[in-house]
Amino acid sequence: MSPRKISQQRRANVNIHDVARRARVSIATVSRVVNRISTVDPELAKRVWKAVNEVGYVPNTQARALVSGRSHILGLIISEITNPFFPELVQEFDNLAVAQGYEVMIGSTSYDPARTESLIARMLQRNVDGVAVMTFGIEEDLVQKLVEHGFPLVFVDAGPDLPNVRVLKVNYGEGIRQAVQHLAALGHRRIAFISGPLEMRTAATRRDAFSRSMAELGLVVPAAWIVEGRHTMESGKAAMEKLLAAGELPTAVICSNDMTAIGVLHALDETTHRVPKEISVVGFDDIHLTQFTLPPLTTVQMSCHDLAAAAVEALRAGIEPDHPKAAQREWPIRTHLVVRRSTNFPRGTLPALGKAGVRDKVERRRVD
Amino acid sequence: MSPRKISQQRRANVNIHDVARRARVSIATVSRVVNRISTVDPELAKRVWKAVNEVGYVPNTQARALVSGRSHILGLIISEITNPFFPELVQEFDNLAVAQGYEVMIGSTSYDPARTESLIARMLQRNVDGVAVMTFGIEEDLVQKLVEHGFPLVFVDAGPDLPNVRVLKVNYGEGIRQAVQHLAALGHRRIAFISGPLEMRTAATRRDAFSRSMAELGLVVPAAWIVEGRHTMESGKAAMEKLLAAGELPTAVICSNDMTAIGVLHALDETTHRVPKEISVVGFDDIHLTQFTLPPLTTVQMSCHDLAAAAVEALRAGIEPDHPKAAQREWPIRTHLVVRRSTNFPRGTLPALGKAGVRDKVERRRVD
DNA sequence: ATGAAAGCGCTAACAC
DNA sequence: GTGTTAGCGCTTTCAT
Repeated sequence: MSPRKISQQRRANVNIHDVARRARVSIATVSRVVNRISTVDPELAKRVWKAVNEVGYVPNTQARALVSGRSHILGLIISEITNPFFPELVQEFDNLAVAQGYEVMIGSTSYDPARTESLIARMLQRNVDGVAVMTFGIEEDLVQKLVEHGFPLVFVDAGPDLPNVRVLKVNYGEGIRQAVQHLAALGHRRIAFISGPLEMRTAATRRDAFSRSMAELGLVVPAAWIVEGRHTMESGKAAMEKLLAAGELPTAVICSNDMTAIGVLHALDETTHRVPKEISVVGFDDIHLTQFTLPPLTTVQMSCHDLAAAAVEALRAGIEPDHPKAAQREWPIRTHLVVRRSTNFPRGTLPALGKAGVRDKVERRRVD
Repeated sequence: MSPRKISQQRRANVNIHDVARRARVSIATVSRVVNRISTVDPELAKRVWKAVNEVGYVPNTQARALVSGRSHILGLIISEITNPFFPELVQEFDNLAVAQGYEVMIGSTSYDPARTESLIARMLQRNVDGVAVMTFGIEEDLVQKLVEHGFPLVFVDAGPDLPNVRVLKVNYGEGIRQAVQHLAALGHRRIAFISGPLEMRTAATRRDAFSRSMAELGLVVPAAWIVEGRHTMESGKAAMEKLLAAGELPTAVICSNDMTAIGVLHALDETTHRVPKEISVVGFDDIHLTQFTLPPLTTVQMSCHDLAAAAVEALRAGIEPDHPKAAQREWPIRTHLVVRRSTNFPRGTLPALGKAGVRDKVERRRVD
């Protein structure tokens, strides 16, 4: 059995000619009807649709792409799908893209330049209409490669200042300010911060937002209370251990992302300090997982839905010649606090509650 | 600016003719060289490769697919990427597929028939070469739809007995037996089981494997200790609460999946029963998340790598005319226990350990 | 071993 | 408004 044979047997699918024959019109008319070009006689159109349904016609995307030069595929580059931040983003992005008539081609850099390069080559080969780069640590040469090929691009936080590059500007400050104010409102004054790797732009921005928010309230943060992590659980654990060893303990810790906060929870679980009774913990990102931790984590939400929606829209703005927002280059994304159970009054300010082991029932609140 | 204009401007990419001209050969020869067809004169081939590199030629996938009838795209249908079971599977599948020259088109059913139908239509439209259905609860009409279209198919656990359908047979019993024996070895005799929704085939199979393994050891399980959950955290929590209310408490609980086990952890966290000191908990699946729970979960691993590798290979066996395993219809998948920290000796059999709050240091062991 | 030429299924220019 | 026709970029006969 030759490959040829197989493909023929499978390709057997009905095509535009079959429909045309059945509806007794030309293939051009079928094409017009299927593409909803309005200059077709309604009578004919009806006949065509009827034929389409009768023979079960499905337009061949490859042929379409070949001739029109547009694949209707959106590239989405992330770090790794197993990084808990991404699944939700991917899901939203996919939903939105599909709803708007695009397919999405997902690719992971896995933090590996070689992989990334081949990924871009593959996207090029499949002729994607545009690509959204949602990895937060953006590698320079990745950007370079992409820009060279000239397709519409979307980046997060920062990107080259080029006509077909759009960037999603996340307002980290907003959510972090809410976190600081939430803690301050509960009575906290001694708040530490565990940052991400500072060479990562977004990590530096988040840390700065923390410092600024604290300063606004006239609260001082000792240098030892701002410790650098790596946005991983292990690094969060290590950072908390450092804090634990540093002498005076803060009453609250804000983390640059949720995985870090989970690490903090683990570090504290190995001590006698209970969360949130004796120490409050706040995360950042609001990944799915935060609902499953013990206790569920208070965190700053960066809405995946907003991020995805902006990415898809910005991409379309770059792809479609007369998109209403074709000229918009910066797309703002908001953040806000979601209060769960890992924050409470500072230790010592809470009336004793009897039975240890029964978690203090702090009301679930939501700040919008 | 017309759409036409845009596409032309982008399509500008070099094509096979450019290479042919440059290498002073026909396009047929270029095609042969690029496709590594061995009947080409080595000299010519060298010239062609040189030209390819010089002009930066990348074959156009759409054209290739159009003429050859094979898209080199593998469809992968999952339930939802936000279900923690799937990201790893997707990643492995993608890695393997790409390494073998395929692209993958991922789609989620989201447990929604309408969505699923449109998903299949999209896969059809994109002309995937085959599809792997990795959702565990398989809906009858999904199967039907897929089978109708005649492309090679892969299912998990069960599928119709058709020539181009292959099924991945997961050996649940193996891992569950290991879990039961692990607990028995620690001294447990009173073990409960929280199942998944029993209309889901895989859930029933897992529960049966539990009953059988217990029977093998001569252990009896009161009816009240086999409770039905829904494979969600909430249902796990509810099931554990039922167990808690049922009078005599088991010393260990095995769950049909990890999310259920996490729910159990949450339920127990609201009581005075500590894990694993007073009650042991075992999950199933070994999702990523189990490393992040408190305590890290002992669980039965269903290797995503094995699952993905088998899926890709089985798909290729169905797609490629003379694949060595073209005839193999059933593909076995093994499972095995991964011991972490949520299991320990039954309560009362452990020497008192002083300081509460400091977790008992059970050695990490791994059973293979 | 190589080239010429016939399509794959479709869109879009052009003619009527 | 509708049909005819020329490709899109490639693979694969078929002839040489």
